[in-house]
Amino acid sequence: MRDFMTVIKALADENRVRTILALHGRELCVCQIIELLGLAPSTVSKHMAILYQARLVESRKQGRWIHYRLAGDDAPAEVREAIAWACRSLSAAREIRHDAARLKRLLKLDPHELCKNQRPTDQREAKRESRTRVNS
Amino acid sequence: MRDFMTVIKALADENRVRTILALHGRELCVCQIIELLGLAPSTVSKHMAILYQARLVESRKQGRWIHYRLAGDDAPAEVREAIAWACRSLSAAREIRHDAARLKRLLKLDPHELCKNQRPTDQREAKRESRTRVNS
DNA sequence: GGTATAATTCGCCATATGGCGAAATATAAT
DNA sequence: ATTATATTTCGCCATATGGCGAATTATACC
Repeated sequence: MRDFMTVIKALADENRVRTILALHGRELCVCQIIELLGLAPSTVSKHMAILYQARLVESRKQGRWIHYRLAGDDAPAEVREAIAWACRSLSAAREIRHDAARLKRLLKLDPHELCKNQRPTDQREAKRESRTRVNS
Repeated sequence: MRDFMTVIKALADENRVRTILALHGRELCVCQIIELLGLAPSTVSKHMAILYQARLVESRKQGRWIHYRLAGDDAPAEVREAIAWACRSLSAAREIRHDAARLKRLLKLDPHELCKNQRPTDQREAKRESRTRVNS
């Protein structure tokens, strides 16, 4: 029961469901998910931790990048069924098809470029930050 | 997507999931669900409204009693699949089997008796209540 | 009609959840 | 070694959610 509730609660958020469907058939690194959802890195990280704890996703670390993928055959039946149910129910949904289209474009970009664009852009902010780092 | 999220969120509470499994294969009236979950009538009513809105359950009014049952074949596929998934994943769970055992005993009681037992028992409270009602 | 009662709705409170930015961590690049 | 950077962790805030009791509603019983 506890495991089941963990899975359901993990799915009970639209951004996490969108992530699950985006991971259907491919791996994504965190910065790509950040770009897709348009959320802060810390927020996405929290979401991924919840999906990971529910065993809905697995991860692979490659240098500084962390790649997430859907759970495989080693996952519990209830988890695999949950994923199958979500994909079956939603693959035709407007929002999901929109995500799929954006992802298609997104995947053509070099992840390095994505990350660069995601870094804080404000000049003064950047300077203040580096000064702070030097002073401390 | 919206419908799907409504279904998931409806399932994202342990008491509501217990209710869904209790309704597997039978109808229950609200006072029986109240007894099973051990929650206040107002709380159970809110839970049932959420399940109803998600189309996971249907209801039938018979006098003052309202009977709830699981959604039938007229419900959307995603809803029927959600119910099937929950029942498949949980029918062997400890908590659910415990509920099933309690239900078995509960169903032998006359619902009238259940409701009677659920009424406020405190004497003074009862008196104050009726006085209030008279005064107003 | 008036009273009893099964269930719902309303108003409130405590806790859970999702969001962000700042700081920390770990790895690559210089 | 030092700096840059991809991700996570932490601390905080606003809103959502689940709980209850009181009041309301709708139906049955006198």
